[in-house]
Amino acid sequence: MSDSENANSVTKPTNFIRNIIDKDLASGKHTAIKTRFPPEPNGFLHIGHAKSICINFGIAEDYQGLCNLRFDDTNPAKEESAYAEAIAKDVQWLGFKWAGDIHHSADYFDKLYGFAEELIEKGLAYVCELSMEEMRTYRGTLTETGKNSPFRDRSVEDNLDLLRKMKAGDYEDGSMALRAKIDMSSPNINMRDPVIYRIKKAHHIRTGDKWCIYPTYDFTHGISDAIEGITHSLCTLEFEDHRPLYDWFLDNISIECHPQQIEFSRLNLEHTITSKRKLNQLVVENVVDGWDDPRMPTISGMRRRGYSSAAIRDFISRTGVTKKVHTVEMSLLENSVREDLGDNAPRAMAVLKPLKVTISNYPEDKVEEINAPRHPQNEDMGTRKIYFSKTLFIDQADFRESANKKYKRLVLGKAVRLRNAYVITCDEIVKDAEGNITELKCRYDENTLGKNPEGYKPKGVIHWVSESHSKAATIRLYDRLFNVPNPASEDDFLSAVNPDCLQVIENARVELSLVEAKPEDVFQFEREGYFCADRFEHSAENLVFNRTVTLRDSWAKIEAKG
RNA sequence: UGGGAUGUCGCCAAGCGGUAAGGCAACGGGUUUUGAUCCCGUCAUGCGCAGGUUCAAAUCCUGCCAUCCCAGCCA
Repeated sequence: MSDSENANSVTKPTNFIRNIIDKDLASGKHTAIKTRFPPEPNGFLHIGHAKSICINFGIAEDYQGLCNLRFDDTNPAKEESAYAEAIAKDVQWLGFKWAGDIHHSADYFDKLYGFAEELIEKGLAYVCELSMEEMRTYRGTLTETGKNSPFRDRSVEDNLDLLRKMKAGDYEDGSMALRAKIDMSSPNINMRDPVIYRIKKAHHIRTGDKWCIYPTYDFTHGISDAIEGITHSLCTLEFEDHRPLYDWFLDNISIECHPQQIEFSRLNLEHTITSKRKLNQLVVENVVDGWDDPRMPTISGMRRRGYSSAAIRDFISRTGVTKKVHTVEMSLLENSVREDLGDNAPRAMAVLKPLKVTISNYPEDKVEEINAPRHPQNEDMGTRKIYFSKTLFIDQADFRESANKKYKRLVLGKAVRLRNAYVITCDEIVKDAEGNITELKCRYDENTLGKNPEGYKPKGVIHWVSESHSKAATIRLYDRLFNVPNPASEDDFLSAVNPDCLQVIENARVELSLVEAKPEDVFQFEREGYFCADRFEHSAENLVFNRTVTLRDSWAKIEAKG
């Protein structure tokens, strides 16, 4: 297979939405594609939104079309500017560019209001004074049809007059609402005269106090799409039942454009949650340290964890686009993250649980400078300096007094390779009064730097740092937030929180080169995993690294089997 | 029990009447100064079930079954 064919097969995803678009282009229905990503600025974006972002922006990109970022800000009671700002940043960080300026549903409030009056004039909308409870009763149930509101047959003049007074602020919140006149006996509850304007005397982040009536999502969304010339309005499955309403509005007002709404399934990920309410609960109850805690499935949390936007995009492309409700395994995400980091993260050595090692046959004051590659497979990444000296640290897990053949690390009386340095042999164990191992006395083989020893084979390779040429660091080991695959289905999802989702190591030792690390820099701490310098708390004076993901660990499997 | 959708390997997912792609996971094996990476191999006589149409069905038809969504003046 040639490179171009290979690239083609990798970068040409196919899914049912693209099939529809291909047909629309082939038939001449459209000559250019326009999509939109329409979040409500009422919270932080999470992995589920990332899917919608990738689909909407990704399709626009691939078809050389445009994608708008539009804040669906029709409910002033829930929305905040801070959320809008954070959302825009997250979209950019993920690597996407919206067309032109950011749009807002609120930008269309005047037009929307005009369309509402048009519906009234056509006898297709009316002001209803039923209370919310009454309206619920009149609506019927899933199996019983609803019945008409007593206010359904007001005259056009009365309706217009009432709506204008609503708009002028003459009535209290909830006292009346404008409804579309459709069909109270429809099997689709969304068509049973849905509310299209409600009174809310609230300050809006965009329009301030100009309005005291606000259009609902159903009325606003399709019209906003049409105003913006959206060709394909891509949303999640729960809006399937709303599509007839979406179409009804566009069919009954004076507007040319009629975008096609297409629904796809949400992204569900095992061992996590994407409910805004539940995520908020984690923050409020201090289960995590904020919305951007590295354990959170938010875009900002994953960023702080060390997931790159490329890895997130790759993961999402691997999950596909269908209408099937699915739950993706965490291993797929971790695979994307490892694949990205494996190529791009420079290597370094960090000892998480230090055990002192004295090289008895190494001169007291000698220090050797070694150029170690930043990446074993990619020379272009260059080298960094590491230092070998008489006193070193290795990890406690890399030594056993005695072990079977499967254990490929340091054992009393046996030899092991120190990564990028010499082969050492352990001669003696120093223990404290309680019998804890406090130090190892080893001897190095001076002919083993860059070459294999003669006459014997070291058992394995372990990482290390020099005592005098390493720094103390705080290392946070993150694990999955929940112990169960589907925490949302638990009676109490908080009881499924993994108690070991964070382990803080205060006195790890990291190689000297890591003082150069800048916040958000990623590394592979060899044999330990991928880590990133904390975006907010790391500095040259206070080294803080977050574990992004572990390395694949086949030893753990072998060890578990015994 | 109304309406809307969906059922292809443990998890995703192609397939669109011509005899089941691919990825992740798993399991073997090789290379390796990371138990990483990389490489090689194994992994659905089967497509929710039952009938039917056809030379030929995951793909068409009929009937079941299972799961998800909908009764906010939320989005």
